[in-house]
Amino acid sequence: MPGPPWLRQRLTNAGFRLTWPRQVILDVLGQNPQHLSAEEIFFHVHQFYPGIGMATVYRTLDLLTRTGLVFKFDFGDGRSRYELASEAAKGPHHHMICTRCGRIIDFGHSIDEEGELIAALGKELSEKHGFKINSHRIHFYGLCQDCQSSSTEGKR
Amino acid sequence: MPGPPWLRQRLTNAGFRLTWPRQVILDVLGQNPQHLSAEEIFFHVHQFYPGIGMATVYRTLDLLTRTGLVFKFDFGDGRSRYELASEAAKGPHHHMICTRCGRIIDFGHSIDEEGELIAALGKELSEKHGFKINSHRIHFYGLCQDCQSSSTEGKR
DNA sequence: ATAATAATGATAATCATTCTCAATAACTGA
DNA sequence: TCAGTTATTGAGAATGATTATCATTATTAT
Repeated sequence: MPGPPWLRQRLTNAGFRLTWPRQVILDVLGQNPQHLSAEEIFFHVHQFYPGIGMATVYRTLDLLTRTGLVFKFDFGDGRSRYELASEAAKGPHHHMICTRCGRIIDFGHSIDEEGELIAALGKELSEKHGFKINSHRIHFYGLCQDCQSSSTEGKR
Repeated sequence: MPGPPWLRQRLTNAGFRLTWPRQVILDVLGQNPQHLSAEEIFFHVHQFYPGIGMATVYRTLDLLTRTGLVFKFDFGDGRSRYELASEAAKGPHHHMICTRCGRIIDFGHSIDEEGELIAALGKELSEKHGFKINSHRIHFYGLCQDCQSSSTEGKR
């Protein structure tokens, strides 16, 4: 059961071949709204397509990221994480990272001020530095509920 | 010439020993407002303290980060970068990362809307998810001036 | 000063990610 | 449909950043 047709089209339109690994990886990403690491993706894909190799996972993820189908995140835990762009684009979505247990929480709610702020900062960036902004991300760091109780901070 | 006294105090107060490597690393960070990588820090420190070892650089950076004296950043280029917290705290400062050449530009200017936005988002996070926010970061992704001219996008 | 022990430096080890290359599978045009 | 071209794959080696190990050294409290 190959993934959504529009996804496949985006690949073929861009001149890439529609291979099994690519379709399965896209499926796995589509069925897992969390931020999966390459290794987690590998394990999921492996169930449907046991022949998969780690290198292919990385190559495909890189391809999908460059094509804009997938977003690549870095939460500072030493591995990259990936999410379907169509999922991430359901609204401006930000991340809260617990600095103690590493838990990551999405929160997609947008607030009026955000549009204005981003617009203002973007304007400044382009005027002062000549940058052309394509996207932005806000990361919040702090303690999740569980980690606030257990008081011994200080490690990742 | 050991670094600023207040920095040293912060270390000893926290129960850590005041060693040469630590002081020199602090100095180097203080004299370089950019975001240095561990390797860059190593080279700088090496000029003043040739005996320095890479492991010590990493250990010290980790210590300083955990102590709150240094901020650790991850711009997605595969290596962590560090900056003195006192420097970074001179104002809310954000980063613009060129997705083509990897250049990073700080821009520390704050805008009225920002305070409100962060406050609003923070409130929501704590109410809905029980998070306690300590800090936040905004990253902008796009193309720097130089990379807008040379049109061939698509690689890092 | 001296003892107690935290911190260091050299090195090996680890971990995620990328590279290499021969084998394979996807598109193309006939 | 089939063969040819070539992108893509999988296995494993290679890389690069970071971390762990451990005997030696330096710092601090006594």
